[in-house]
Amino acid sequence: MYRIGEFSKIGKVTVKTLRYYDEVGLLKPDWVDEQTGYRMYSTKQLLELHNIQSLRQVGLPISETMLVLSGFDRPFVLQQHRNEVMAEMDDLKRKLSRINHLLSGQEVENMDYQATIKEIPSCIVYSKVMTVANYDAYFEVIPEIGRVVMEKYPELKCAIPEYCFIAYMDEEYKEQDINVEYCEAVSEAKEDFDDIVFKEIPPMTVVSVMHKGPYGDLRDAYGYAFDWIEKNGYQISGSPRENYIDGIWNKQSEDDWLTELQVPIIRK
Amino acid sequence: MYRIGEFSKIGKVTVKTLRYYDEVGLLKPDWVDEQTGYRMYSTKQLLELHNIQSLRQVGLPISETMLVLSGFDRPFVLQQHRNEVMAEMDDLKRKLSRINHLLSGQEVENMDYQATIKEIPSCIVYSKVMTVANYDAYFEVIPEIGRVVMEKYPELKCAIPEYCFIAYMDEEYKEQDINVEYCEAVSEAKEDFDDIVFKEIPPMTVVSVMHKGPYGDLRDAYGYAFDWIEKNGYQISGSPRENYIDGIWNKQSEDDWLTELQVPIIRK
DNA sequence: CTAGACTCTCCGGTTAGGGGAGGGTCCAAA
DNA sequence: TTTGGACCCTCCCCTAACCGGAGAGTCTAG
Repeated sequence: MYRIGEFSKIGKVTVKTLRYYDEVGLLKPDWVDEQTGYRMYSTKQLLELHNIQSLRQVGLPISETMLVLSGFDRPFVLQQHRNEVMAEMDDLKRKLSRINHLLSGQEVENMDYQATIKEIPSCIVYSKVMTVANYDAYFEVIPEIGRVVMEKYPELKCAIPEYCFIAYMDEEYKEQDINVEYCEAVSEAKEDFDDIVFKEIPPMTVVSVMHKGPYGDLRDAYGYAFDWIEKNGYQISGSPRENYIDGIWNKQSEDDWLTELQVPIIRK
Repeated sequence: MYRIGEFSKIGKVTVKTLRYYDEVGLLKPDWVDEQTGYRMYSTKQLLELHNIQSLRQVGLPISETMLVLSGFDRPFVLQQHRNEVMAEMDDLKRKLSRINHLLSGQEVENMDYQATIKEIPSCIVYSKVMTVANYDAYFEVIPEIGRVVMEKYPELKCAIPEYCFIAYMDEEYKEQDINVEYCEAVSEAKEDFDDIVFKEIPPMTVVSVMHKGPYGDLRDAYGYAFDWIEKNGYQISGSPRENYIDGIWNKQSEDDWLTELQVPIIRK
C-alpha cells in the first residue's frame, strides 16, 4: 500500500492527476482512510494506471478511456479516435501550409491581401445573366435591374445584411463582353419574369479576399486568391463572386471602395 | 455603421466572438452607445476582422494575434508559431503511429502488454557490475550486495519509492553469463568501496512495459518493447532496466510478481 | 513534543468562446 | 399609442484536464 505521493512517483504521474482521476472515476484508490481521507494505492492500481497511460498518451480522452476500461469495444473506440487524430492532422497540415504562404508572401510590397475561409449560408436571390461590354458598364445596368424588380414586386425586401454580387462565369479573364450573373439577396422568392430569375443559392465554402480601392485593381485580388487556392491545396468549385460592400453609393473616393472577392472552393 | 448582428453576418463570425474580441481588446467596435451599450461597427472594423481571421485561422492564439496587429515583428511571431505547429504535427504523427500499433496488436492473444513513455528523474544509486551465471542466480547475489552496503554504511537509506533495478549491458540476448549492472537508488552518494560504485544516474526517457508473472516470461515483454520502439519511430539509447516492484520478498506466487521493464529511448 | 514533510478539500485559473437567463432597445404593424 | 417580435445588453456557468496555492489536518523522526 502506497500513499498518493509515493504512488505518483512510482507511476510517474502527478499527485494532482491521481486526485483528478479519483474524482472523475477513472482510477479509484484501493482504499481510502475514512478518518483522514488519505488515498491508498496498491500495485493493482499501478497496472491499471499503466493501461490508462497507454491510452491517454495516444490522446484518447478520459471519457473514452473509461469506456475502454469498462469493457466497451476497444478496437471500435480506437478506430473512432484514429479518425479524429487523422482529421486533426489534416487540419494542422492546412494551417502549416497557410503559415508558410503567409511567410513567403511577406516581402512582396503592397500586397496586403489576406485570405480567409468562410462559410456562406444559403440565400434567396433574384439574378440576371448578361453580357456586359466592360467593367464601367456595371453601374449603369445594375441600378436599372433593381428598379425593374422593385417596380414589379414593390413589397420585396433586400436581405439584411445586403448581399449583392456579380458572379463571373467565364473560364478565363476577360476585359470585354464579360459573361456575368448579377445577384441580389432578397427575403423571399417570387415568380420569375423577363430574364430575372429567382433561386436559392446553396451554402458554400469560399476563400475571401478583401479589396480596398478602385475596381481596376481587383485583378490583383484575383491573382492573390487563385495563387492562395493553388498553394494551399484547394480547388475552385464555382464562379467567383464580387461582393460590393462600399462603393460609389456611399463613398466618394474610389480609394475607399471595399469589395470582397469570394471564390468557392473545395478541398483537393 | 452596423449593429453587432448585422456585422457578424457580414464578417461570418458569431456575435459571441465579437463580444469576446471586444472584451479582450482584440477588436473594439468603432463606437459604443453609452446609453444602451450597443456596439456599432463600420467597414474599417470589417477589414481588421478580416486580418484577424486570416491569422486566427492558421491557429495563432489571440494574444499573439494582438502582438502582430500592434506592430510586433510579424515574421518572427509567425515563425515561432510555425515551429509550434510543426511540433504539434510531430506529436500527432507519433500518436497516430501508436494508435495503429495498438490496433494491429489487437488480435494477438495473451499479449496484454502496454507501452507507455515515462520520464525517469535522475537519482543516486550504488551499483555493482557483474556477470551472473543465469537468471536464478540473481536472488542469491542481490541480497548479499545489499547486506554488504548496509554494513559499510549503516546510516544509508534507500530511496522512497524504492528503485532497484538490473541493467543489461549485453548487446544481444543471453541466457548464461549475463553482464549486468545491479543498481539501488539511495538518498545520498558515499565513497566507493570494493566493486561497489556510487553514482548519479541522469534523467532519461524510457518506454515502460509492465510484466506480471515469473521472470522467465520477461522475454515476451522485451520483445514487445523492442517491437514497439521499432514500429513507433524511436531508438534504444541505453541499457534496458528491469525494475522489480513485486517479487519473492512480498508475494508468494510467481504469478503475482510485478516487474517494470524500462528501455531508454530517444526519438529517431 | 515539535518541526517538517505529507495529505486533505476547496477555490481559482488556463483557451476561446457557447448557452442561456433576465432585462433593456428598436421598429413596424395594429 | 401600444404591442409584439427581433435585437441587444450584462452576468453567470460550462467546456478538458488538470495546475497552483491557501488553509487546515496527519504522520513521523528526532
